[in-house]
Amino acid sequence: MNDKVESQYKATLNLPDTDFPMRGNLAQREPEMLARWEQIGLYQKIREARAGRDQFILHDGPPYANGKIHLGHSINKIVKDIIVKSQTLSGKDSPYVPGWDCHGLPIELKVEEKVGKVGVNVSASEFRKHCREYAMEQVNGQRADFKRLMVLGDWENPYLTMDFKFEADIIRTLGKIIDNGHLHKGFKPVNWCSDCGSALAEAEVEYQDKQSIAIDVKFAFADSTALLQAFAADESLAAKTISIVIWTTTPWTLPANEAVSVHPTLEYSLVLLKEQDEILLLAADLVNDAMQRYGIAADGFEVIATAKGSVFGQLDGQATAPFVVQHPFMPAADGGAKYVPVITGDHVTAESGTGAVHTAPMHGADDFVVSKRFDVKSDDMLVDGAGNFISNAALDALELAGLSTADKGNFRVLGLLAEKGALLKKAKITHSYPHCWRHKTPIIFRATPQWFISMNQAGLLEKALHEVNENIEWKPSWGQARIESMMTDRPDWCISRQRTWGVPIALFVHKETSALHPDSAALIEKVALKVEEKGIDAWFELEAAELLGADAEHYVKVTDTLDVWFDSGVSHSAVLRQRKGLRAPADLYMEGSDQHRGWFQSSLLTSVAAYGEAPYKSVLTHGFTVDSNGHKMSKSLGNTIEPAEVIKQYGGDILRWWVGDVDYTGEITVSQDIFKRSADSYRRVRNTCRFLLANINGFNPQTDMVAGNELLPLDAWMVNYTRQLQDKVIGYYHNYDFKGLTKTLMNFCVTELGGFYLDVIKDRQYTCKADGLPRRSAQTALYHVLEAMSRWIAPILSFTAEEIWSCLAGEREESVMLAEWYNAFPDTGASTFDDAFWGDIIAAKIAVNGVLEKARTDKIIGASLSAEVEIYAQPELKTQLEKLGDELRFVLITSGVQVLDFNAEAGVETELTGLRVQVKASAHDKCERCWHHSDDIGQNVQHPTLCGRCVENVEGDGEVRRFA
RNA sequence: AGGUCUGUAGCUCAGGUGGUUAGAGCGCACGCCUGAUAAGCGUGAGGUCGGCAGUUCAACUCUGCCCAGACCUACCA
Repeated sequence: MNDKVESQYKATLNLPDTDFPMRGNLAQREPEMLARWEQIGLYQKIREARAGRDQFILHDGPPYANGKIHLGHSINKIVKDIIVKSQTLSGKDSPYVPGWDCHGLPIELKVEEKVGKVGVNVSASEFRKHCREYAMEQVNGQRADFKRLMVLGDWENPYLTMDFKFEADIIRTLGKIIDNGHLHKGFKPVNWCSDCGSALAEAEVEYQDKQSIAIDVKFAFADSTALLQAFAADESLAAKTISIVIWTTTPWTLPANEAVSVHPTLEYSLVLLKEQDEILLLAADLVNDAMQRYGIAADGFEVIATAKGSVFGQLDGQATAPFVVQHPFMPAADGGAKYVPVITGDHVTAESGTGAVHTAPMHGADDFVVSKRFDVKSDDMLVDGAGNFISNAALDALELAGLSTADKGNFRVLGLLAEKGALLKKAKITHSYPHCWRHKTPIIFRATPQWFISMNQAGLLEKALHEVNENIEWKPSWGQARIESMMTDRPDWCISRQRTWGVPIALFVHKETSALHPDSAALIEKVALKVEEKGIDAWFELEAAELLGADAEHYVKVTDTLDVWFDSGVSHSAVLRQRKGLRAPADLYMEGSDQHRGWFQSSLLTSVAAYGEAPYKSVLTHGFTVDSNGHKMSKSLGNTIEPAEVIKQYGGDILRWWVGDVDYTGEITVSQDIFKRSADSYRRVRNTCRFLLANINGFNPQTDMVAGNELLPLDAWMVNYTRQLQDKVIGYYHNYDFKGLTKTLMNFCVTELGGFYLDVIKDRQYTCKADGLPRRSAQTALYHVLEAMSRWIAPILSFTAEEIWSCLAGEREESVMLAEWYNAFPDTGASTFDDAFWGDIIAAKIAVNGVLEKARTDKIIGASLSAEVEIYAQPELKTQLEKLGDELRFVLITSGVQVLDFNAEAGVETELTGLRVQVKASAHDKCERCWHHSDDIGQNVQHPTLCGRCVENVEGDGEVRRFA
């Protein structure tokens, strides 16, 4: 056993050799690759190379330009990049123009922290300038992080929703939507600060305890008889007054009352008050509480009937209310008694109060929505911007006009109720109430005029749903039902915001009639031209007279801004329809599943509204990251992992492999351990490629390539296997099923290559003559595998693919990203050594391995080459095994093989029926060079330690191999 | 609370139209090799298929309920 001394024959072997390092050192070397890509202008070169080809347009949904990127962003960009790169490999012209969403409240809040409030510390125009600068900084930061993910795109020319041209196109698209009749003006209740005199965003509202006056108020039914019938109660009670009782903490909203709401599935009772001789209607479950509150003893009342709230109407669709009640003090428009309907809504609960809710559509979001459905009047605003009751005939008469809702107005309402005998109870309560974060004063809900894109007035919703169901492919398929249900019950889209950092709703409306200026279409284009030149400030600085001339005195300039969803939503218009090389509709939009309510919808609605068609042909969604316990990742939980962290520790290709390895359409689990697993898998793929490269070192495809029909059958099998696998690979990419690909690739590396083919050909690679046919045949196969595989991994392991590419001999594009799928697989011709044959051989090898392992455990053998096997096979299998002749031993990696007739007594059983195997340690010496044990060692006096074939390989013409 | 989605070995995933001992790779354990060596080969141990009921001769696969989690129901994006 003096093997420890290195054999003098080692130098005669063709051992693997390559500069391709075992370890990627990705964190350091990927940036170098990126620099090279940038230096050679790779993205532009791809565009040039694919110019004129079929296009595949993946349109980027713009991330919001605020904050550091997180793993969700990484998944989003990497999935997109894998799609674009694989499409490019399929020969498509697939440009990728990244974008950013730049306007909106979150940026305003950040800028406020720095420079203070608009109108207080800075002017609006100064504030916008800061917003623009801030957004640009954010874009630059995120851009650098996105590029580091090895994502290829037009990073130097992204689209920003704050580009002047984009801002102008937003306005133009709004113009188109107006032309097509989808815009309407309406009201909507918003958080309103009387001190600011303006609307507040949710983020500007904070909750504090407030003391309010809670009251129970009676509304008397107009038709007692009908009500009693509906409740199946004794109609003889019809002479008594029946009142529905509401409970509210905002008495000042009562003048604006237009309805009373109940819940259709709650039980309501009619309660006879004996002493008062009247009947109250309230939720059955709250009767006792209420009676106690009103100070009525248990024997002072009696429940006379009970019915479900549904007697007042159902919840589905447009509805009418069968019953009306009289407003306690407000007169109708004609001065007579005012009646309001009792309606039904989901927002009603039986947790407190009376189960009947005072409904003032001008002062509550729920109230507004439910009123719309029942066609209840909802456009009569009685409170001005300062929080005081306006002056009109009714309010003047009630002595409410001019009073503040915060104090005097509130008290006057209480007085009115008491005068009319409608006040059942009055009490002070303390509750959590929204306050203005600046003034620290209670805010009110107040409906203000707003601009809406109507879902119905010009058939927008119907057309959009048609697109959803007929013309768009949703992946996963449940996306269709999801967006459909979200759209079906959506209200009109309120597109106006009372903000500073946003694109203006560039309209002029008539001072008296509120009508749009008749030349709006032309005016909008004029404004757009100005905005294109100077940005959105052009509108805010514009004097109406400049465009309207003398007409200006009759019109006011709208200063509302657009919902930022409108901005990003019209990217199909501002980007796809504007940029050279892009087009609408896009082939694909790909975002998180939250965008079914967001960008997918805003894009669809604006595109249908403006152009009558969907902006995309298909929509793909990804899920969200969760930690190993399935919980969402958040800073406060401390379970986040930064992409930068992963890249620093493992590298971009590991992060990309991880994205490629998981089911990104569902919840995506993230943990350190998972990235470690990804790194393990990556190393296996990397090392397989390294071994392939190391074995074709010096192989020149021009001169050394073996023709298909001359390949050894085993090598031909490998080539054909690879060719067939490529069809699967392309199929996986086509279906965006990257995990199918990574699993398949991994199995290929581990099972077919590592566990079989590469293991088997090592002997031939190392010991045969370097330039002989047997070795060149195998190298040819390896070369084809590498040509194919480097492309397969390119969309995912972009750095590694490029690295392999640069190690491969032969004429080739300067980057694998410019290449198309490998199509130079040789035709190996028909043969009896087909896939089925090799399937049998592999099954036999696995069976033999089992017996070898047993022998190894029993210390009979160590390395498999120290063994010889006798194989007892039933006829069919025996025929197959014999086809390989003596070369079967190379496939089994043993020093000797005898194939014999099946004999149930001989050898030991294997997992293959019809195959028994006897293993023994070879009695022969071990060849110093090839390590096979052989009986012909020492026959050559020059080489006393070599076997015959090694002598032939060292000194002669080289051994002949016919099969493997 | 509602709508949608997810839950198969420690991890990542396969498991048409229900049908024999539920699979793969990784990881792990053990062994081999030392001519892929911070590699490679082989063998093996791991699962009441989230839980409970039901339909059925038969359910991971169908139905219902429950549990856990995610996304959406914001003048946030």
